[in-house]
Amino acid sequence: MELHRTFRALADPTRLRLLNLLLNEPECVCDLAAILGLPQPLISRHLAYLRSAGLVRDRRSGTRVNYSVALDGENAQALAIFLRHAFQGEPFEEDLQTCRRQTAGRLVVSGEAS
Amino acid sequence: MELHRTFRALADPTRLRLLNLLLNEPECVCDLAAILGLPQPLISRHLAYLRSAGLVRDRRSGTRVNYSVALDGENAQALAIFLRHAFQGEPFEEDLQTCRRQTAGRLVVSGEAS
DNA sequence: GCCCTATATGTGCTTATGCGAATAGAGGGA
DNA sequence: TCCCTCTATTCGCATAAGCACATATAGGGC
Repeated sequence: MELHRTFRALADPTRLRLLNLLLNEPECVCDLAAILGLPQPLISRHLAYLRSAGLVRDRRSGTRVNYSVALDGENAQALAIFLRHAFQGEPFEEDLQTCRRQTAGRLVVSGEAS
Repeated sequence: MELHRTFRALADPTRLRLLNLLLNEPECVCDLAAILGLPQPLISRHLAYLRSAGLVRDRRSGTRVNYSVALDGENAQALAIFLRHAFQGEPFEEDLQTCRRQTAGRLVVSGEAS
């Protein structure tokens, strides 16, 4: 993958929000769509874009597909460090809050809490 | 500047080549155009793009305008580290070679060598 | 097989981007 | 002032991106 394509994959606010969430923990498409409040096809397309840039991985689990970041090499590690720095402030921290709220909600609904 | 705009500025091969050269040392527009073998208006436009993204600075000196990288803050430092990693291989190293050759040539022409 | 949920893709539209070519503007020397 | 060099901007066009909407595909439970 050429360098400018990596940056192009990062040059979109929605994709950055997705990476921010995935840098926290792997998520499936439907959860990501719910957290960001955006349509599922939009999320799916952006994830495909990130995947084709080699920034995330997908792994099917039943009907769901879990995505996780794929920043392994030496270069990718340097990029991950920059991203963690850059993902401070809004909307990134707010998205993580929403993620935690919705995870908690799902646990309650499915009876895993209380 | 929002994060995705920074990445958008980096999402172009010519702008990356320019940043690679400027990360080595400041250069004026005409030298950059000569090193990359690209039209001057094109270089000027890309530099304006990088400047509006806060990645480079310009400083007029006579009829020339010297550009230099502007990666000062903490985030920017993390980005600079990643870029130095990423600017290995082609065409970046080749551009640095061309830069050195042309600088040497200018010194000879202007009688500063031998 | 049928149905339901989750995910991916096709279509059409609007907007943004990158480029060449021409031109405008700025600065210095005679 | 005139001219020359260096730099920036405008215009027109071709291509790419992002989105909403509709639809196709995949997997699991019955």
